[in-house]
Amino acid sequence: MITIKEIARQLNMSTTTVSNVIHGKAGEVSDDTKKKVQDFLDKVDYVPNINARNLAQNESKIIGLALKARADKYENLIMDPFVSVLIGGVEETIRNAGYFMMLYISSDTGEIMRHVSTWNVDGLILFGMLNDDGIRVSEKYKKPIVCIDTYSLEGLKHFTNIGLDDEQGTYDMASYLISQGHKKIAFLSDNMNGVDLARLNGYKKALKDAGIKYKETNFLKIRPRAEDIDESLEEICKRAPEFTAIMCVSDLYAVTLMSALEDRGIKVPDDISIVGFDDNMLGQLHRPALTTVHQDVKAKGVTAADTLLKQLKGQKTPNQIKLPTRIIVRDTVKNIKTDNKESYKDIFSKKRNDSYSCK
Amino acid sequence: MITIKEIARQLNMSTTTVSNVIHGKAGEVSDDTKKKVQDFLDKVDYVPNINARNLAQNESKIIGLALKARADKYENLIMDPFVSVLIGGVEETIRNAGYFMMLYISSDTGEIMRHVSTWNVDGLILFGMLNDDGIRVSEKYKKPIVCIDTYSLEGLKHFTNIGLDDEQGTYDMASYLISQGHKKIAFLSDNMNGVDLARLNGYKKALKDAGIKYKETNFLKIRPRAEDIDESLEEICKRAPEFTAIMCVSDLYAVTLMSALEDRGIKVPDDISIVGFDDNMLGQLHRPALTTVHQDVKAKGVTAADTLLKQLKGQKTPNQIKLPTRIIVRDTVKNIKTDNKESYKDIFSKKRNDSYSCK
DNA sequence: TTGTACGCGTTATCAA
DNA sequence: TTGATAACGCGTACAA
Repeated sequence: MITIKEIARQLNMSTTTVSNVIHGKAGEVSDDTKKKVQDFLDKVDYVPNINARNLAQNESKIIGLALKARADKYENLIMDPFVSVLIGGVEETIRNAGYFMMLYISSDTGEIMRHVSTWNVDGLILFGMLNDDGIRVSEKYKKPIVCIDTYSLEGLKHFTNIGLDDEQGTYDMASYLISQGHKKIAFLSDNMNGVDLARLNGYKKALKDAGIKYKETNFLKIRPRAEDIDESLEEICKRAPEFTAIMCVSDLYAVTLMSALEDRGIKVPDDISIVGFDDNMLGQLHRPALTTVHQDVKAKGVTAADTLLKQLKGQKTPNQIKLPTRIIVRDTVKNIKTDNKESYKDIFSKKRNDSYSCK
Repeated sequence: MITIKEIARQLNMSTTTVSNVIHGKAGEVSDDTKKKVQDFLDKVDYVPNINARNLAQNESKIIGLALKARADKYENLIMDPFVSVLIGGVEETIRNAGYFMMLYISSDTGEIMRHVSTWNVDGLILFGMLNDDGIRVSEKYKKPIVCIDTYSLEGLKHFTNIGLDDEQGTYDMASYLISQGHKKIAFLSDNMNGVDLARLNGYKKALKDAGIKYKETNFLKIRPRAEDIDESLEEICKRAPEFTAIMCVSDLYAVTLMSALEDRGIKVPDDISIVGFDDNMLGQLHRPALTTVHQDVKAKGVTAADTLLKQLKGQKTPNQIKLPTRIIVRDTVKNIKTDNKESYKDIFSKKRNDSYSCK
């Protein structure tokens, strides 16, 4: 690792001159010396020591992506396609902007904070924060923060949120199910907070608007941890006959459930209709292909990173960005209306089989 | 961000003393001052500036995870479950050891090198390197390197490789197919290098040992990029009737193919048998559940990180670690032997339906 | 146009 | 047991 000082020594000039050339402050340097330095730099393959640079400038060029893992969920957060696609979008955007991404996964907010402080990261993207988690972080950490999928009105005073019109998504989907003749519709999730709550509310609202009463028993709770999942699926499958359709809070759960149902000889969509939320590869690759609520997860990651980068440049950004959803009708919902006229399906889906394509 | 200097000023003592307390060099400090400093530290919530520390010690506590993306593969490398689970394993291990992970994705080896140099990362984990890529990196970068899934005998002189018994895996699987009466077996992959070549070789060897001739036309090439995938699948599906079984180089491809086949009315396993490689959630969630070669991807990531950490501590490690594979028999292979006696399946699979469990 | 000198926060050496 | 001071590599204000 060659240093500026060493280069200056070998070239018989000052470190300032070398530094100026490196930073293209050409006005300050004669063409002659400029060329001499440039050639030398190329030859020795100089790379600046970023620790020294950061120390001198009090910045880090690092953007932290902190994922808060929920203890009651899977052991390996990143296995969820949603999470990995999100990371991909963030990483790409950060890299293209000349920043670096430091990934940190933890279930402990304090640990995340310490990590962020030591590295003096220039900006922070948070995912998985519940309620006032984000606020607590923002009180300690005085640089730009962008949250993803956090539901906290209070929080919006402290940070930007990149979210989704979750409620509209499930509202549309529930309405679609109702239009297909479904009345006994369950909602499957692992919790009733944040995003999941919003999705639950959209579903409830659609029921209400259609004059269908929501009952507590419509909520099916799944326990996704490895040691619980089999028992959990068994319970859910036992209760499946109570409903004609189950709305799942994610594609991952929808596909997991469909596998379990099929293992028990319950046919989708003939015996029961299943829908998801996310529109990721799991549902696209499944057969029958999953009818689901689409969201552009990569765009979510990209938007989060972009917004943060704008804030770092001092630009103003809205404190809340909501990405749209849309319904993707595939093959897991059965029309059970007695009068089988024109199918709602044709209205909703413009293009069929926009299936998985390694994108 | 309070500094040691500031703490020393407020406490009317020297930075050395404060530093000594922080680092538990208790022998050098009186109990009295020690307590005084400790209390103050807790109160002000001191976090060290890692740039300054790194500059002073010439280390970084960073382990770089560089993923080389192949230009002809998917746009978003991380969407492959294999990659995301790998990252998860590495991140967890690094974090638990008190190190930090910097993720860098690029298709340009030079770019990766520059990144690694500026950050002065203490160690490097490489994935996706072909042939002598790894060697070129190791010539520039003089600190410990661990590669994942790199096939390069020459490279083993320069770095440790964490690999898999790929050849044995496909050998076993092809043998299994043959035992089920299959003779016309295709092999599907997107390239013939590194890991894919090893897997191809295992398959060829099994054919040979069974007295079946391998023909060039047995190799089905898939083009996974979004703009090619549909056409590619169409071609492959058209050729499917030439074979009774197709071995895919990954679960991702196996499941992708099965969806395409089913869309065309070709039934798995009745019309054709399909097997994969990896044993990830895609195949586990699919119905019929995918018969595949199991590998423990998370263990691969963990082993890579562990090995690197050992090297950082100066411990010796083997320069090649090969993790085992095993065959998981599920439901995508049909026994087409004319004499239908005892099924080979019973011999291979001890436990049925070790299906997806959010693990 | 070029050079000198200092500060960034930490650790380490050596003297008090 | 404690403190003064140099060093790490870089950027920059200011002097020449």
